[in-house]
Amino acid sequence: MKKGHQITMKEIAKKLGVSVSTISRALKDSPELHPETKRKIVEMAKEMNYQPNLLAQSLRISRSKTLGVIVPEITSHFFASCISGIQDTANTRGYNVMICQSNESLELEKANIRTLVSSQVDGLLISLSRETNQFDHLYDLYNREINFVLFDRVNEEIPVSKVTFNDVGGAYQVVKHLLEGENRRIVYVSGPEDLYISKKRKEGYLKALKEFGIDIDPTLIFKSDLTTEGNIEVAKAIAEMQPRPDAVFCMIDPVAVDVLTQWKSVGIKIPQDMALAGFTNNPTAAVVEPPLTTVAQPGYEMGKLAVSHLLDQLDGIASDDPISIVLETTLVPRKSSQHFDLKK
Amino acid sequence: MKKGHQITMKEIAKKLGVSVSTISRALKDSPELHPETKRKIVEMAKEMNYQPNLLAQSLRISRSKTLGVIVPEITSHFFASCISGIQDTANTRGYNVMICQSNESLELEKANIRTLVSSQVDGLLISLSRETNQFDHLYDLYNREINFVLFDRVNEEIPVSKVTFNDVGGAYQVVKHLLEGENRRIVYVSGPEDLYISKKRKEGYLKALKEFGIDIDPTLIFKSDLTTEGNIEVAKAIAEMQPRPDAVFCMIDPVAVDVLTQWKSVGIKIPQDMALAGFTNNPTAAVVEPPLTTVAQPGYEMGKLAVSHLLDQLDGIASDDPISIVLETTLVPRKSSQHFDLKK
DNA sequence: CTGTTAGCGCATTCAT
DNA sequence: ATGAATGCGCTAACAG
Repeated sequence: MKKGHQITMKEIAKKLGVSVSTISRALKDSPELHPETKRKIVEMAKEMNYQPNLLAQSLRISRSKTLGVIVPEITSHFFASCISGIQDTANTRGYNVMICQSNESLELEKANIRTLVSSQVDGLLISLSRETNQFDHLYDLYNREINFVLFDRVNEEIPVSKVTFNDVGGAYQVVKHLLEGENRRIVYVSGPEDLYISKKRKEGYLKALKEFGIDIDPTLIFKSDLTTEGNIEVAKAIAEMQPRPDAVFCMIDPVAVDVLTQWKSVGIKIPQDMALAGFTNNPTAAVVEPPLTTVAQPGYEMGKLAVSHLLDQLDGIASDDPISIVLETTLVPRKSSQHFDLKK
Repeated sequence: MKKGHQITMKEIAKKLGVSVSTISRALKDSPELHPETKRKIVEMAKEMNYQPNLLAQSLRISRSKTLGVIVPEITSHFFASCISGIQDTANTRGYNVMICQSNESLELEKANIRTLVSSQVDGLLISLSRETNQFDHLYDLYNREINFVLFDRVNEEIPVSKVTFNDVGGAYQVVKHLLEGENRRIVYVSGPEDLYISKKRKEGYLKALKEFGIDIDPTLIFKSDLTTEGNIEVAKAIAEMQPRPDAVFCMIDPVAVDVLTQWKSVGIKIPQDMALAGFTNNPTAAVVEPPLTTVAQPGYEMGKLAVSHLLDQLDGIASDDPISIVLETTLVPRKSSQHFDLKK
């Protein structure tokens, strides 16, 4: 184990024969200091390659200039984009970021919160796990007056700021698109019921159907546990329906991709046999064959906005009153939804 | 701005009428303490929801139990997998992780190192940016005796531990696979010359050709700047070759995907017209049409190994002498390379 | 068994 | 304009 010794103010002070407080003042450019002393100190600090000890600094001023981020999983492209946006923005505003993943587990989510709080982060950005159907840990943060902002996977009850997409609108957009393509019997493949986005997208689906005067058919609503196996089961079940639906709208792209793959393997052709659409616009959506119609969610933007608002609160620029930021999504029409179009 | 006040040992001490050190001892289960006192303290701590201040603790013991990670970009699935492996392993061993992305910029890489060192991380895990062709900042770490391990994008000269893939072997595997498929004129699309993996994969390519007694044809070696535009240019250039090569091996999957997309748009069929292969086994590789032959690199494993070794060094389990861990890759043959197979 | 003391590195108040 | 003293929250050596 190496030493890894770091230069401290004390050492500079000794070398220059001045007191530590003088060093401190010089390094933060205090005005009440002789310019010459200041110059010498700054020079020496650079020469000795002095780097301030952020831990000590944080302890002293009771602010760590560090934020905590919790996402369900880093390997998801969407969340990685969010993190990227958070990271970039936080850094330019002088903050560091500690990232954790909950691996979709409530227990890990709680544990992550504990360590981040122990690490004295100044605030938290949280996207809830799929398992999170109980929110004591968040109310606890709230009661302890720890700043946090929820994004994407939020809970509606908790009185904190949230950044979400217009999930209802996005689902509405894509289902409307399918309806305009003259599809009538449209399946919705949902996820677990507790999942915020699953509920919201269903709302959008229902809204579009209603607007087109189509009766809700509960047999057209499927539920996947979002594992590949679960998705494949749903794909099989849909394929066996008599008659087959015109189109299938999946809650998220990975589901649609799994469905597509399963159908390909049994000779079902998209979009000739059925139209298909997803949600999120993952990189895979663009490259599958046929390219998948989906709804784009700007993750980088979401991260940026979420962290900006949190920092505004921390810096006293924004009030602590919770606000709700809703980002619009964009329909990305691709070949997979040209079911009836092709028949013409 | 909220207060976010945290309970300290002092407050517990006052409440219980004992000294702070007694609290400290009780909370770390010191044996030399009256069981009853200990019980009372632990109980009270729980009741008051005490969370230790990790900053203070770190400052005191001069170890932060935090690691720094620098990757070129989080949104890359491969690096996200590495991070995931690092995160999981570090957490189970009681360490936190601070993640930074260099955005493929040398300057940001340096800045990241500075802040992480200032944050008193106990060690660093670094994957170099594409721009990094100069290594003073790493030698500086070395000279300051700060523990770090390089992974994937490494520099060979620096005397620190490294975790890499057998890039030569992986490229050899895939080119051999192409050769066994009777392809003879095989193109290699490389990246920037400074890039470690670009060089290594070229070595494997050349090795396979040599083994099959095929003369090196420099006109078959292309170079892309790895942007989509660059990749498309290369795709066009290859398409215009007379006669066309039998197969194309791209340094990384995204290049292969871009090439494939470009070719599709001009009616070139894969694998009928040419075989195509990539490297990394990104999620996209499996879902493009045709599925892309590639070489799988277990990123999660790499992260796990890199961090395990670093922690072993920090904990004194492993010596500080640099070692080199080389992970084997796995050929993933898919349809895109069945060029001559199909002709049979 | 437990309290007192000292100090990690830094910023700030109070002196001078 | 600068130094000395204090304390952020915690641990550990020393002293009983």
